[in-house]
Amino acid sequence: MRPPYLNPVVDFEEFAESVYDVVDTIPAGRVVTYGDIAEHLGQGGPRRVARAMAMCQGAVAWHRVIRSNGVPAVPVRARQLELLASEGTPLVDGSRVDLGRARWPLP
DNA sequence: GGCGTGACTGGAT
DNA sequence: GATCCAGCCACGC
Repeated sequence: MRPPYLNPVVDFEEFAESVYDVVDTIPAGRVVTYGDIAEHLGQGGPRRVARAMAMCQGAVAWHRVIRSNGVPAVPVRARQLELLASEGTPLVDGSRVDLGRARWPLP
C-alpha cells in the first residue's frame, strides 16, 4: 500500500516556517514525528519536514522531532538523544524515544 | 534538463 | 525484533 502522501508544497520557505512554528509549540520532554508535522500542516510530507529541519540548523527545537519508530535521525543521533535525555524525555535503552509516552498530540 | 541522494514511512519478508 | 523495498520530492551535480 502506498503511504498517505499529502498535498504538494506550494512554497517551500513558507512550508518550512510553518514547520518551525509547529515545532516551537512542542513542550520540553515531548516529541513528535516528521509524519505528524506533515499531517498536521496538511501539505508536504515527512521528507519535506526533514529537509526543513536540516536547513534550520539550531534555530528551533529540532531535537524534539524524530522518526515514527522512535529512533532519531542518523546525522544528529547522538546529540539529539543527549538533548532529549537532558529534557527528561522518556527513553528506551537510552537509544530511542518511548513514543507511547513522549509523543505530543498536535492540535 | 536528467539523475542520484536523503534528518522518511508503511508494509512485506 | 531487524531488513528490504517502493514511492514522494527538493536539491546538487
